[in-house]
Amino acid sequence: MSPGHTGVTTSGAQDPVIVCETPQDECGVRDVLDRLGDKWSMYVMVELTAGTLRFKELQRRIHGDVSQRMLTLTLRRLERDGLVTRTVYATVPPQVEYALTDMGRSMSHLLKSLADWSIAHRPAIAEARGAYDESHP
Amino acid sequence: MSPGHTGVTTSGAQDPVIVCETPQDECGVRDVLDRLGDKWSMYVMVELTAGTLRFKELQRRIHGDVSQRMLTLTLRRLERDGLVTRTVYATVPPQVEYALTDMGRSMSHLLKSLADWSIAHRPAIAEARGAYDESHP
DNA sequence: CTGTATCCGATTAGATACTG
DNA sequence: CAGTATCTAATCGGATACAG
Repeated sequence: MSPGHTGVTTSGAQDPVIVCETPQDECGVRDVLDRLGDKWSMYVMVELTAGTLRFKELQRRIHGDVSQRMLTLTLRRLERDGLVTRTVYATVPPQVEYALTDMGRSMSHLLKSLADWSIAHRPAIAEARGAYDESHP
Repeated sequence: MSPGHTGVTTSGAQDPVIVCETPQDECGVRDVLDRLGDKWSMYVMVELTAGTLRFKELQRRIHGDVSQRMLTLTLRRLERDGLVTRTVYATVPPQVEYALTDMGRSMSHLLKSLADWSIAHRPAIAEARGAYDESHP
């Protein structure tokens, strides 16, 4: 606990958990995690943990029918962030392979944990929602 | 590796990483992680790892100036999902405390890891973006 | 196969004003 | 203090058509 803490309330927390140099700064957290805010990045990262995938193959594996447009946009952003590599083979028809970079792999492990957590806790969450909706008419 | 795999491509992956009973089903992944898709839930969860917080205190700790409206909406959704508890004290002025549930805490640990990862890799990502932007005119 | 371009509807979130 | 209500701007994502 921080030394200079005074006026303790019922709160057990005195300092923000995510601390930045300046309050306006996002410390890179927002910067990075906004990528998770979009609808597909997380799925792309997790599916690529299994190995290199072509565009079409990736599209097939992702739940919820990602459109061609959104998959392209998602992959471009991940590539720009240095999380995914894009390799083009000059064949006919064209073949493009996507894979995680080392940095991408280190991140995707965390995302996989979150995906696993979600699957494991789905029943509990569904139950909580039901209870909440009943008690809040 | 799955037994019945045939027609191997250059891909190292044969089966989707996130596997659901039916292709249409989201296995709860989308269901749960859409919560992370919004702009503030992740920050709220991480800040609450430090302990119970009142509405105003939570608002102060969150970077990027979350509006009253958005913080309220975010907290209601997290409460509905069984991740956060809301305790109202009948005082004047009113006092409302928010805290993580056990389930919320188990999730917030994963989110904290992601936040830490983001901070640690911010320089690398910034560099990757710079390089990408230069090579893509 | 792997994209790009355009249009449009849906969702999100910010600003502001007001309340118990 | 801790909300709710309303309005609006911005963003996101889907559908479609077309191209290398």
